[in-house]
Amino acid sequence: MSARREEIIDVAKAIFAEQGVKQTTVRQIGATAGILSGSLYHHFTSKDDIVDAILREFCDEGLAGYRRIVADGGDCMAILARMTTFAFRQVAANAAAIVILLNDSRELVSQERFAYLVDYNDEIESHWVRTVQAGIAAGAVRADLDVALFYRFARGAIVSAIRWYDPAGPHTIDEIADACFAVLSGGIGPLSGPAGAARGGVPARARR
Amino acid sequence: MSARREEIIDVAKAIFAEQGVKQTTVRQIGATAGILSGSLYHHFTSKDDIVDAILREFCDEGLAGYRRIVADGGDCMAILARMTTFAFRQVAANAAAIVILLNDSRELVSQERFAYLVDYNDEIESHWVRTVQAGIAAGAVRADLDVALFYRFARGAIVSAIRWYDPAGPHTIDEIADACFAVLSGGIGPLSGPAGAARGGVPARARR
DNA sequence: GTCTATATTGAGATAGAC
DNA sequence: GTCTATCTCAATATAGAC
Repeated sequence: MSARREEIIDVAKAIFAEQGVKQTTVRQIGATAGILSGSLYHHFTSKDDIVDAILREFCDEGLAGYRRIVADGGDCMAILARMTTFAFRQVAANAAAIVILLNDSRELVSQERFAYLVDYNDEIESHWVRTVQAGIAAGAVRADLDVALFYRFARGAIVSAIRWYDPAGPHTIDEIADACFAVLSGGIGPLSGPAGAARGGVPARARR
Repeated sequence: MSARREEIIDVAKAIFAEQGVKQTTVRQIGATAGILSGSLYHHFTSKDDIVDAILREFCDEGLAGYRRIVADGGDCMAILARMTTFAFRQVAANAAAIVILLNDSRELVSQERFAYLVDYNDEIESHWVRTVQAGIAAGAVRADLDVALFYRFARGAIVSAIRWYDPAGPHTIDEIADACFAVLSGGIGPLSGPAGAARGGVPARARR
């Protein structure tokens, strides 16, 4: 709401993304925002309150994004490709939230204040799982795939990018997403044709 | 060396795996080991010293394991399947080290004491990368694969299992490894035959 | 090798002046 | 809305007796 509050949140995001929550002190946040640590407590009731603001915004955006993707429709592979790209973009654009979820999620979820994180994870997983199941029903995905495990592998591959993705590196985040989706959808075998067309209609944008 | 020291390390491993290093106090380690926190300092010079002992053992075992796997030979897909299984077994058997590397690696590596972690990561990556490159040369892996990215996706998918793998769950760790390798090698498309034989000789053990 | 007792430090948070 | 000043607590680590 308040502009000052938003500024402080942005400062905290940058430092959290770099160092993690625990390694960041309220004094450091204050100093970077140009005030003393005590003054932060005029805008927030606690350090966790800042974390909460960051995560709530992230979850709201994430849920909206996934709902839009599934609502836009298309075949299984097209939806999965868009989900993959969206998830990698989240990693690139919301580094703080991803780092927090990765490092501190367990601890946070034990507070009822952060219970919404469980709902968030559940809904995201259900979008992935339902999409893949629809793919199995349509014959675009092999029927013996363990869908729940597949989701965990995909999520791990994507979210872990937070530890190595470099915006100044050789690949854009969308290129990385395409490369990842190519592996998830077609594997690394030589029979994965360059257009992926033989395996279920991966759209051209997902290939290079 | 000392049996008491090993006991304390085992205690620390269990608690670190559960809570992470930062959330674990030396008092807690001492209490679980049956002594007071101060007495720990007869066996270790610092808390980091315990972490170091855990990570050194992990790295030694990991390097030995990977070297054995590549030395044992076979075609690209066979080696990758064994690496995948080995890596998942590491996750299951060395939860503490994996959690530490995942959460605290950045911070640790900035101390020269933990510089060996960089060497460890470099060597593991080179084993994966060389194996996949050999696969490309042999025609078992598609030539347009970005090998470095593939390694990052694979590592992310595997290591992230530390957050969800449950020894009491429905799958053994080897089953999970097989399911992951099936995705990495053949993707999720319907053309991935059940034996994977059409794509480069995935050994039968990697399938179910 | 472990205990008692405590030094030391660092962090989150608060009270009240301005 | 920010500052000064400080409280409080928890954690690592140390000193010296047993």
